[in-house]
Amino acid sequence: MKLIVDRNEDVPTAPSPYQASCTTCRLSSLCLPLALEAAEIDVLDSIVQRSKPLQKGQHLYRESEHFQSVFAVRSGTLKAYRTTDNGREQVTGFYFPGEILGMDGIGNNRHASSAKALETAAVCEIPFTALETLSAKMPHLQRHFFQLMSREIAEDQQLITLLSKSSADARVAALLVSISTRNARRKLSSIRFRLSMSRVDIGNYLGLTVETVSRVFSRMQKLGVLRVENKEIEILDRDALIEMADA
Amino acid sequence: MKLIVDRNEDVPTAPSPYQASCTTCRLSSLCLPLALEAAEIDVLDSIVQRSKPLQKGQHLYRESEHFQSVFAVRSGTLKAYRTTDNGREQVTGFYFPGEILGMDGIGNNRHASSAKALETAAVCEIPFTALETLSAKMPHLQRHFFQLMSREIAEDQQLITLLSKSSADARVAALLVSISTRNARRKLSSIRFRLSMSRVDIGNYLGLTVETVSRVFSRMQKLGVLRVENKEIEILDRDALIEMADA
DNA sequence: TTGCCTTATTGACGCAGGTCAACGCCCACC
DNA sequence: GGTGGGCGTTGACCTGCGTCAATAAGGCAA
Repeated sequence: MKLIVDRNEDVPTAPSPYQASCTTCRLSSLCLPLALEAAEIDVLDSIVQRSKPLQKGQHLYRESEHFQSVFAVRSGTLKAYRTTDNGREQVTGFYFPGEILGMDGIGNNRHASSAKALETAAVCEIPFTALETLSAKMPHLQRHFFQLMSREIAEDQQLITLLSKSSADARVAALLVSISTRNARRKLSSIRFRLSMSRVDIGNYLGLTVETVSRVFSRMQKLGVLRVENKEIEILDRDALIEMADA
Repeated sequence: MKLIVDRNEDVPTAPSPYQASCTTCRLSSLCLPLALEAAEIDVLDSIVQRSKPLQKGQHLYRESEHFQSVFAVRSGTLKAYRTTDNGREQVTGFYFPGEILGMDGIGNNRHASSAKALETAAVCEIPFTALETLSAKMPHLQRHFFQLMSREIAEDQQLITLLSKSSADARVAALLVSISTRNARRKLSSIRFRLSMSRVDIGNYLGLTVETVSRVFSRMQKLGVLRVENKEIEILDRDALIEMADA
């Protein structure tokens, strides 16, 4: 069993200590090990590679690079983005601890997007060939991975729906609700949190300009739905926010 | 080996005769059998169910119904769509012969979208549990299905990029290029084809109103890029169209 | 602390595309 | 062969968000 525990003093503020194994990882209930037996988790654990954390701004992988692994976020946040033919950048997703990214690269063995750390972030690398071999032997794992990919599709479709017709208010509201819900899954506060991404990234993800995002925040604050202080967000009226998200 | 060959004279204009098996299906090079050995295809074939064609407007499955199978299009076209909380309909994709739909239902055992035939359409039903069992035994199949799902993710991300910032012209151009390319894969004309979907569906898919879609078609016709005659499309300047698609 | 640079906010203005309305066309069905 | 209803097109007008610009507020290095 590989146990690469590589403490790196460049990163004194790493939010959580290195996890030595999936078994002891507090995210195991959200991540790949979900639905696996204890013995199975140990096997999965044996293929997972843990390396030193990414610094803010550092890339995990880049678009069109050879695809080799998918990654599970252990701490921090990453954004995935692709570059259009005319050079524009499009953020396609934000990834929080316990979430898997890189699955869009399986299709033709190259990453379909780039992934960059929005803050210091630690990830587990899961070599895909090994995962495939293991999946064939462990039905639960195969099933779970199919499910993870399927959910990524369903979530992308939700974003498509959002981008297709919704107002600026609805888009921002939907993102905040999404982050709030995902925080809750991780037993963090669903009403107070820090946005790890910039307004530019938010706007880019939602198909809006920075200015519009900023205006929406101001408006929501004026309405008493949010309290915004730089990157700190407090949701004052979650129901109103959910209401706005599908309007 | 199941050979449900159920010729149905309600559908005299079915574009292709029933295919008795994956082995003889002319779409096998695009569909699931891709990358399988002859013997493996026979096994896959044994779980595939072929039923009578769907009539125009008929549903293949509906959102939130119990998920049981994915489907391969054999002839005709289908659209997938979801209904938002406030009742709006959002088209999330069009599916042509050789393409697989329904994968968004794997995630939580219910279909995340509905699928409806845009014209008379025949599909192959692939029960997912059987596909899983088979995948565990046939690495090629497992790999291929992972790839198909991954590509669906990558395509959705492309749509996200399109919806996020592109102009109405770019959106329509991109759809036409996509249809053209997919026709070419099926050895059909990439420059002359019939749109099986209505202007409403196109607009809905692209996040535009019918009026805008119509105006874009007129504009492109005026520019000599297209010839539009109702649902018949002729691409006169493919390069210009590609150019417009990422502007 | 100071200074610089990046990020965020706010205002004024313009435009792409939405909305509303009128009309033509196609074709399915008596 | 008429006629009704969906679908598509076109025009006139309106509005939400983008664009441009100016300013403020952090954050970080030295």
